[in-house]
Amino acid sequence: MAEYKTRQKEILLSYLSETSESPQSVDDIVRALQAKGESLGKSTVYRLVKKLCDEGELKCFAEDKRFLYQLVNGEACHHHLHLKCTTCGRLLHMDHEQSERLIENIYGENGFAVSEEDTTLFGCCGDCAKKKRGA
Amino acid sequence: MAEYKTRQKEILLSYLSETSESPQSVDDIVRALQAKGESLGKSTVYRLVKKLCDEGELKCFAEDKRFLYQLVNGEACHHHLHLKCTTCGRLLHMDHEQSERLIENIYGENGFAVSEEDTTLFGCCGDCAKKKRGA
DNA sequence: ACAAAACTGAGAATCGTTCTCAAATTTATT
DNA sequence: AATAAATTTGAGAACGATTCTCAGTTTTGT
Repeated sequence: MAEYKTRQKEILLSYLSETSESPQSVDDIVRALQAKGESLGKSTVYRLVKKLCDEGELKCFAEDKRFLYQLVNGEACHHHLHLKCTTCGRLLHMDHEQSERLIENIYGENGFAVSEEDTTLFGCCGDCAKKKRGA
Repeated sequence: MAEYKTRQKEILLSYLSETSESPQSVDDIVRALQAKGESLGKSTVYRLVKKLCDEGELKCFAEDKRFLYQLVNGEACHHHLHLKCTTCGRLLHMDHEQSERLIENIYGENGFAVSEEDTTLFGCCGDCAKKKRGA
């Protein structure tokens, strides 16, 4: 007896999974759900989003002085680094072996232990680079 | 005729350089300067800090729903990645060659072009790891 | 000096986020 | 199915960081 299953939680998770390609602000979420006729109160969204972040289900990015949220695959995503395209917003998953190698390499050269959960590498993904070249 | 040299700018830069070990919030800055008797208005600090960020002189980190600022060495720091210790707050500078290698490696395996300016790796530095082991 | 351009700062306004608390929902127990 | 206890919800107030406004000041070029 510690956690109840509610309609709101399901609605939110389903929405986040639909939009997992691009990060959403709390306002985005509330507005989008309202438009669908399944409005959640913003207090509720803030609460749920915070819990999901603590549980590692959701990644949080600062942008324009507010925070955007994007679903990851929970536990599965704790074991590799993420690459975030600042052009299209997508979150790419690095290979587990590759992440490990990279982290070990940095540890060897700098004595610094990179945290996979806390680190995201920003840049431009291949697709967006291609589009830019085309344009 | 585009930019004036002012007392406020100098005061701020000098303070940021004194505190470049640990990131400062705008409030920290205003309060500290006030204590020294060289008070700057917060509007001014916000303005200057934003400009310095745009120019790449200052790095900005989100923490506790507000932003902290920390001086880097401008242009010189555009050519390597940074490691930020989440324990002591210090910002470490990766070697230029090492950064390049790492970035090329990621580009090769993922087709993803990491941006040195936008990326910071978070984790625990050697000194803090040592202290933790000791404790 | 003088004028034009840029900068400053006090306070108001804005906006994202958190808090409060009564009502609604969920779960466990009969 | 009815009841009670635990948890969750949401409207709105409160909060706090950041931005805006604008009159006054400072800096620079002439």
